[in-house]
Amino acid sequence: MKIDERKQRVLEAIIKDYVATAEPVGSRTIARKYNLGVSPATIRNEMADLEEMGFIEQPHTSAGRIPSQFGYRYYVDCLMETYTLSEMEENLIRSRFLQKMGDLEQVIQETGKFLSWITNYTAIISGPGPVVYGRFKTVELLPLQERAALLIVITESGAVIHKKIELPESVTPIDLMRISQVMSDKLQGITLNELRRTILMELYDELQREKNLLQIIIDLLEETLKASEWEKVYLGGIINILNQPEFHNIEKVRRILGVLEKENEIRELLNEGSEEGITVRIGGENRQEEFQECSVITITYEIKGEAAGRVGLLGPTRMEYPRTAALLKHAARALSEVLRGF
Amino acid sequence: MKIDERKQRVLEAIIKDYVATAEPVGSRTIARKYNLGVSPATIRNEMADLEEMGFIEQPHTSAGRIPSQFGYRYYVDCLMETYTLSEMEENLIRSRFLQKMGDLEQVIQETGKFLSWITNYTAIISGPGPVVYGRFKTVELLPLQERAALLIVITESGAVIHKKIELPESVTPIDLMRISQVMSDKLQGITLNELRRTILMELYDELQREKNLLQIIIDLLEETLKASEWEKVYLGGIINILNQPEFHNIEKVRRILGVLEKENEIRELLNEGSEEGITVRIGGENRQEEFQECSVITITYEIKGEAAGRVGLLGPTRMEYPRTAALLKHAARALSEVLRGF
DNA sequence: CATTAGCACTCGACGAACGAGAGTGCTAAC
DNA sequence: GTTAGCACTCTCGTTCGTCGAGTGCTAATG
Repeated sequence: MKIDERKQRVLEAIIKDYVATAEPVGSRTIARKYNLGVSPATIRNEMADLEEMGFIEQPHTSAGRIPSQFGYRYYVDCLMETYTLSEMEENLIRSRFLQKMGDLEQVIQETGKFLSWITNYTAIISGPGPVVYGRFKTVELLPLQERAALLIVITESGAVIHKKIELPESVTPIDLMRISQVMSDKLQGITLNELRRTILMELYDELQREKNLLQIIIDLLEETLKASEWEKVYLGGIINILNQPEFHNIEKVRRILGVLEKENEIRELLNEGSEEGITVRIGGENRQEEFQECSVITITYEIKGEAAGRVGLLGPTRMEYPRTAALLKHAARALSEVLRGF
Repeated sequence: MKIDERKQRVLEAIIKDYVATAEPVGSRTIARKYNLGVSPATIRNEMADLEEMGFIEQPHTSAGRIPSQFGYRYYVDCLMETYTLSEMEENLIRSRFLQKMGDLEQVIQETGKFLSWITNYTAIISGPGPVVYGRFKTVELLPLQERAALLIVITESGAVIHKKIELPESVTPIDLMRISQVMSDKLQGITLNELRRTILMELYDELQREKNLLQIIIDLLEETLKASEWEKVYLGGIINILNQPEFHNIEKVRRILGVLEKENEIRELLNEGSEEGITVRIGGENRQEEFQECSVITITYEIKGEAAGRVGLLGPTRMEYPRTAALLKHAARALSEVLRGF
């Protein structure tokens, strides 16, 4: 779809104004505020064309125009120039991420809070999958009660994963210790990803006698490490939804919050367009019908160079795309930087 | 404050009706629906008295009456008969808590979801403080990077508490191992509560050389174990707030959600009346001014007979006190029962 | 031929007016 | 002490008219 220079400028003006005011914008306003050098009448003609092409729409006759979903898409893809963070914004991000934020979970939650605070949208973040925890350091099996033990995996990066497991009757604490010992020895230094491979064979050899138990433990280990288990999701600034005039309607808010209460939905929201870079999903591009009036920008963050999880911002379709995207990018980079030390 | 039998019945009728309908209730309604055997006119007289005494109020002349906060308080304290769960409710609770719910965190979250679902209010729960984790089993210090180590505490009940700590420069892995060793030996079998006592002295003796480091570690241990750190709080059914007609106003919702986003506030909400049994806080009895129109019922749950955390329900002052309290009691008991196995 | 001024027209927002309905308080009768 | 009767009050929903913003069309303009 080709549109000429002036139409572009009109469209851009409409979007900018609507993003700022949340009110339908009329020809007069554009002529006044964005000096395109033409009269309202001309702009009206352009608007009529833009509407016919599907970039903008009219809530009702004799109202101004608002951008359509398609219009936003065009804007995001073709029109929008990259936003340069203000010095203050840069500083805010920098100083925020220089501060101590505690352990991994806290860092992630703080990032969410920060992003929601600075953008006024709602932040959604998925915690890192286990993939990125790095290499095994120790594996321990501590006897608990009669037939239960605690499986503790510690990785070189300092992540601790623990899970209570049930044992088949016939295991003594001594056995457990032996198994721990052997597993620690064998698994030390390999990555969790490599677990499935030949190492297992070695283990089997070593622990012929406890084959059964070992099988159980390995299964459990794998299960425990499965991504879905570990990709917890976090929310920041739910309230911000209520700040948007388009959501001053309880019914809409309820439906959106309803979705946000379900971890899976959020995960989907985050991962759907899971390319490497930044993803912008506008209105109906979201699978959830509750989010027809929302846009979601997401981006991947890394731990030690490997994609770890995603962080995103959820706002109305009338979103400050350039600024939000820029902030998100910078924050993701800063987050990855902080997590390098983990 | 003494009020006669009939006034009580009128008050009770007003409360019941208002709780059910959320509409001011008039004399005619009471006469019709709750057969007190007197005419509306008589009831009107009683209502005038009740109003003068502060139990009920009038939103405006020529509206019906609604219970005042004081009225609810009187109702909860003196009038309300205990609610017997329906068979279905009993079954729901039973079957819910018989199911596997995974680890501690999951159990707690599921409890919250369940309670919010069955009551239509918002559930708030604090996770168990460290107090209940029982006795030390092992204490480990694993070297991570140059000047960082991982402190891992495992208790006999299988809880794992871990925290990354920073070291003063001068510590070798060997030292760390020695310290771990000694600490494990000395601390094994004592409860976390006893930590502060004489044991520390022994430790100091044993580890003269590492006095400095030990001090740091002990401090850290204490800090890490401090209740506030560990008492994570969970929310269930935030949306339910939106279902209440009194919160169909965005501004109110925003203020309430604003508070609910702050962990500390929730903790306060839960712990303020931290007697053993059930606590009901009505409207202004909550310290937060945002909760003037809310009531909170909380109760303690236990792990192995020791108070562990609190679980509560947050709803409008117009709350179904008897039913909510009964459900909460039963759920807390069931929860404690499930947690016995932890 | 693109642009623009002018103008009639449309539609929602807002406020005033108004009647209906619910509920009260008071008085007087039972 | 209780109740019927009644005037009074206040809210809520409806209707109606006005206002203003904004459009689309037409004809004039450079």
